[in-house]
Amino acid sequence: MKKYLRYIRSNRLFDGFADSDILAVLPCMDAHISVYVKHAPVFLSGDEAKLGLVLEGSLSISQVDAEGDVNLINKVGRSDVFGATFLFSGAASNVDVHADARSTLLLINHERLLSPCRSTCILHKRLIRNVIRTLSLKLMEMREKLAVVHKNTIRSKLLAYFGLRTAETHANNFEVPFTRNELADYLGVNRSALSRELSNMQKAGLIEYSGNSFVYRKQS
Amino acid sequence: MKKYLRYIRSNRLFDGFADSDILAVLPCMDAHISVYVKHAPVFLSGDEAKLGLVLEGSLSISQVDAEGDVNLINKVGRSDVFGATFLFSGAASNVDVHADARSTLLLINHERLLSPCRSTCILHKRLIRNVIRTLSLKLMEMREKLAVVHKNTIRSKLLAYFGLRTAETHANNFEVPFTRNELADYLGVNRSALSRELSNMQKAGLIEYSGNSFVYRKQS
DNA sequence: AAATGTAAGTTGCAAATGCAACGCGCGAAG
DNA sequence: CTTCGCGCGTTGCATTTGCAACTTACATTT
Repeated sequence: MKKYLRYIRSNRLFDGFADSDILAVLPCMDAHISVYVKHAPVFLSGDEAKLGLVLEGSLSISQVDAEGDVNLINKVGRSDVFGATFLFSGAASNVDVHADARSTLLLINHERLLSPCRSTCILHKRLIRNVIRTLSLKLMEMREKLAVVHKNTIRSKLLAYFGLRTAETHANNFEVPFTRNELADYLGVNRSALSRELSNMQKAGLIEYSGNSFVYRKQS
Repeated sequence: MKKYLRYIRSNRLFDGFADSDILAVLPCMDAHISVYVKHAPVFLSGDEAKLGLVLEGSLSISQVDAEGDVNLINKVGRSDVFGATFLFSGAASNVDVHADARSTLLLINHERLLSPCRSTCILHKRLIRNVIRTLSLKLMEMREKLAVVHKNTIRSKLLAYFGLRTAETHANNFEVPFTRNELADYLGVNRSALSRELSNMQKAGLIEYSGNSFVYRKQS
């Protein structure tokens, strides 16, 4: 557990926690490490969700509709939490979570998360605040994603997405963490139409790209 | 305040609270009533958000992009909370909230929500759980909306939306709480194209509608 | 080297949609 | 009563997009 401590510490769930606090609290939450091989499901729609934190690898959160179309909601990587949505909603999952590659996960008993057995009151309070913050931020992220998907042309979706990515880093260049297929699923468009539009945008001088490295200079 | 108690009680924020508990807790949260006239902004994107509960009327939660396109995220009505997304996220609002009609709102000081001054420990714990549940459920709703908007034809968006509406009530008929313009903004499509597709679907026998009353028999 | 599989760019075509313009009905204001 | 504004259905047309098929590039296996 200790070798992964730095990844646990950097999640905002543990903002304000000393390493010793984390090590004290984790066993109270039944936290344990589990490894998933490439493409293995972590949990599926209809299952009871798991709550956890990515230590190594990455996970895809997606929905598959009746026609087989994939809605890639997002990916989570090292130090990100997953499954928080279903915390105490009492409902079954409405998403599929798969390991993109071999992944090491810290799984947490969510019943115990909100009332760890021996933690001091102050730590407990802090943890609760962090949970609420985490959920709030996830909601804001969802709204950002919704604003992207809501646009009605591929070009405007891409520009909105690129705008988000460049706003995050304050730089003009960024890496897209998706294959083209995944990017199409993320944006909800056809893959070949996406390829075509990316070509058009490069020809028009709006963007430059090579593989997953993009340059986008936002014009104000 | 007392005349509105039944609307406050029925929100899940106060699940497990007796009326006397609610009346005890509300002043600790600086809760006060405020009336907004038709079309008045409650708060706008970039502002600090407010947290509250609708007692009368209804609110539209929307985003407006740089091109002026409206993304109607949803409407909230009597007994619904709004603004919970921004609870402790520490971020400014990324949505606009307007009163659709003259609306009476119960505004709550969100700093004090999580640590009401005199509530007993057990009430406080319950409130916290309810806040977390509220956020979780909002996240699940957002994912449902995302699944609707993500579809790539107007017809499939409508069918997905109708599926949600009929699943809620277990009935075949339902009311759409939007004007056609608003429904188009909600789905992210052109209004006239929406009208056309609704006509086509009725001609094809998929749905029946008159005004905002719809009948949709889901075929399994 | 040959065979196989996967990611992704290209293209022709049909279908879906945005857009703009127009008409109708209805309720509110004059 | 008339006028005005608004919600909404309709339609023609240009654009966008999905779809399917083909191609290239690259990596892995045999």
